[in-house]
Amino acid sequence: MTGMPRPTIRDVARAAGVHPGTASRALDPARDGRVTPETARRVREAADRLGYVPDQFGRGLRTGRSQLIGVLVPDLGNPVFPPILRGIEETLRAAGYEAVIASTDDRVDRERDLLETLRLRGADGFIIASSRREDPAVAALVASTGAVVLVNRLVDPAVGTERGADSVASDDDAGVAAAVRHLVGLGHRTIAHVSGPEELSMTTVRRAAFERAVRDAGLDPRDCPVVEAGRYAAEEGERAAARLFDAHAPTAVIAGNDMIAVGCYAELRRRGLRCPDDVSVIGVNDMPLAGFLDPPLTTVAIPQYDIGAAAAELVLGRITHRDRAPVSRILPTRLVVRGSTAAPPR
Amino acid sequence: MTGMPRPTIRDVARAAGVHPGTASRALDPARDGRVTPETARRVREAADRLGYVPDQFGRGLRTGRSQLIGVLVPDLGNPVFPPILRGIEETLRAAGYEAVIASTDDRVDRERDLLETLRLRGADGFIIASSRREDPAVAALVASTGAVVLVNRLVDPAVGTERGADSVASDDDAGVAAAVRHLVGLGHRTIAHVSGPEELSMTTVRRAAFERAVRDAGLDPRDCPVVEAGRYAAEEGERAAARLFDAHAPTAVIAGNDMIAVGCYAELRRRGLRCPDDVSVIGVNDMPLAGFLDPPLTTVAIPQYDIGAAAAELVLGRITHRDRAPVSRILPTRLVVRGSTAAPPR
DNA sequence: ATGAAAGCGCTAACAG
DNA sequence: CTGTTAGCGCTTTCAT
Repeated sequence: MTGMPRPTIRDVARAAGVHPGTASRALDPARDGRVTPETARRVREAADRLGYVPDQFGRGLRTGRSQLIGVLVPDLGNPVFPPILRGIEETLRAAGYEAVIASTDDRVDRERDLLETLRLRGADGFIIASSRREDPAVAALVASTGAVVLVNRLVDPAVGTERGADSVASDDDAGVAAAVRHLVGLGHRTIAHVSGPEELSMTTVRRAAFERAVRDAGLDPRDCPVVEAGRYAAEEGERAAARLFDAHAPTAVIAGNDMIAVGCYAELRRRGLRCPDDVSVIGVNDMPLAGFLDPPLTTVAIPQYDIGAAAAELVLGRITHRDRAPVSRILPTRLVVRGSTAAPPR
Repeated sequence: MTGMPRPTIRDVARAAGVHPGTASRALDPARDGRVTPETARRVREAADRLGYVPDQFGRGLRTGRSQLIGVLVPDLGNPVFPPILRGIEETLRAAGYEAVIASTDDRVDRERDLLETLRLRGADGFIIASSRREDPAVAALVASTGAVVLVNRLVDPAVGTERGADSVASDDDAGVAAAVRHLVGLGHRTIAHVSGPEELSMTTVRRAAFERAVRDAGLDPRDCPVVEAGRYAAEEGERAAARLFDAHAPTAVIAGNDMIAVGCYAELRRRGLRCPDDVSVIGVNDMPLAGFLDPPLTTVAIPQYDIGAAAAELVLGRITHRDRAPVSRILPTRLVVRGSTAAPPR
């Protein structure tokens, strides 16, 4: 019932009539010509026939590599991350690697512990999407281990790319600018921003983009306030929106993400304001439910799957090219116009 | 900059003045008395001081165990899963195990491939939340590998507990029954169910619970139709709701989950029907956004984190007690009453 | 109760 | 180009 024991490299070598060492070389994709084509073929054929798959323990013990990539996200419940993880997962698996995913819950100590745990497990690289702006643990990791890819940390002008770490981000700057232009085109002159918590670099990027776009559009910055939500969550978005409307009367709001936008919806309803008739709202993410809200949410779509895939490619690339210069990739965003934006009331 | 190499058991043994074999025994939690208390103390102390953590490759090669648990979910984007994964992750990690999470995308072939991949990686156990009703790959896995926990597969009367597999589920039956009773208490007599796809066991359970509760409440089953959504997603919920209202005029709908409920909201709006004034709606899950919908969604809350934690406990338990009888755990659900339910129009 | 020794499966270094 | 050898770190016999 347990079936045959798994074939080892010895079995393959015996079947191919060569020595185990030779079989190992023949199966190594990086065998430039270190083995006769004929031998390679025989070994390959035997391996296929026996269904040989190298044992990860044996190989790991010998090479020190686990084929495991640690992936840190702040919060699986945030709808940006699942598609990113899918992109990571599939890309890694296609290369014979697996992702070990951990949620940091946005806590620095947890992140540090998790990084340590994964490092001890022998993770060959890390993809870090838990996006604090400053982070000694990450800096140390980059300095020591090497293969680290930062997701959505890239464009933070206050920090810049970590020394030696690759990074991937969406072009939030362009996305937020497009959102502002869309609103200005509709006739809005007073546009507020409900940002996420400022210690996340994502927040900094979006906020800076907002402020720049407002200036570029020739709006008066005093008419375009920014309030900060404590987390990227509907509850906090609602609280921040309440503070916003207590002090100002913007005709449009750009939310830090879709969850915060949902919080804004709730606060508008509470105040008897209608969206988009009284106040337009734009989110960021294009989460699955965005088109099903009432009204359907206009939002900046982020290429989540592609971000994940790119992050995986970068980390794999860095594993093989240890000391290549840091690479940054910025993926395009797209404004999805739905029903939550309209001309301001007159 | 790379720091000292990691201490091995030899280093610990040397520091404690014993043989490596002895050190290994001293550190083994299952050492009933196979080592002198004094020796154990010395070794433990040395290990702590050096920061010794056993190498997973060496141990794995020797013992054949990876301390990795494969976790299969159908779709990370479904908001039930993130909290379940958190529960799994934390419980496993506390026991020195890690979860390797994979999305099956609800495709049987993908599930089979992923199970194979994880098995070859030496996963010590599996938690399977990709909830097809019948599944040869899972059955085979249970037969061969042993440590398998099924999530949300338990109460399916058509299949029953897989031979030898432990299982965890929420008490959807009680939850759906409570939802029906809540509606009946408000005066509804015509209650429809928009179920998920019937090949998932979760669907079967909820549908059967609905039908039973309808009978128990003394309603006429002909007034309580069931229509099936193709996936647990808003789009499909909307389509199914359209079919429902083309053929029937229920005053209340119990949706297969919250996403489907959101789809029902959309279809009601399209028809100019108001919720809850014209039609009441109840979901299942209590996803994070449920309270922020308009109207706030009445829904059956599921103890997601606890489900994950229980699944992890069961799989760990089975790893140590290979041939214990299959265990099933059912966790309580709770009806969260919000604004989407009211008395029917008269 | 501890020491000694062997070996899990693999690949890198060296010899031929 | 291929065979040989050694050893990664650990646990588990076996012997003492």
